[in-house]
Amino acid sequence: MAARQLNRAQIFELFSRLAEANPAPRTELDYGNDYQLLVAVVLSAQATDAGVNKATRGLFETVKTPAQMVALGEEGLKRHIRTIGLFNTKAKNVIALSEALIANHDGEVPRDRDVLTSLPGVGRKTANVVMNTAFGEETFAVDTHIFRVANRMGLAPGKTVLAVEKGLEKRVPQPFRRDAHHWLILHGRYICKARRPECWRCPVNDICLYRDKILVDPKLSK
DNA sequence: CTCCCGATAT
DNA sequence: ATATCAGGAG
Repeated sequence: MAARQLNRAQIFELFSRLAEANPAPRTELDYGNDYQLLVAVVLSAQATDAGVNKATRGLFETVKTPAQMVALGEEGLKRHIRTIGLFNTKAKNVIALSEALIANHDGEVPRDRDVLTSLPGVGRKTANVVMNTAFGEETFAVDTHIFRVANRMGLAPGKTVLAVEKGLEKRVPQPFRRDAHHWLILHGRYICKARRPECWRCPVNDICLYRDKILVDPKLSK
């Protein structure tokens, strides 16, 4: 009873269309250097990119290095990120993470997924984002959107985020591997949404294996 | 598995 | 009112 899966030709066609619609996909988190990217991704857990950007706009004006973050302090940081969910643990983690970068990594963001994962508040998904976006590695950062989209489409079905990541690793072909996770997250955010997927305007709805497609805009029929 | 946790869309 | 948002740690 293996889950239904797309074949190689369908997967290639799927990414060809997503790539055509958005040739140069980019993260929607705002940042000015690798350290700020790392902080922004840690803050983005269970929060919207728009909400994180609103909080980091002021923060990143003065804080561009781990040392500046440590100088700001946990309470100072909280004043900037109070509007983001989970802000207490995030503030604690960002300070501890910044201290670890100074103590063990010369204040630089390490280009190593296992080392990144050892930092406070940095799990596999955050490490994969940094490896891909800061260093150009072909990693697949499986967040809530990609987990949902990969399962719905039959692109990389899996019961855990790690299983989906391994599936993508195995099945996504060149030349799409570098930007695949960006296309999938944007697709999940704006079209293949959790609550009301807008399948009627999805560019790959003829390939997708999702059983509950909504092929007509509900707003057009009332 | 539970907890963390405010803003936003529906 | 409730589900959801670029998850991670205990």
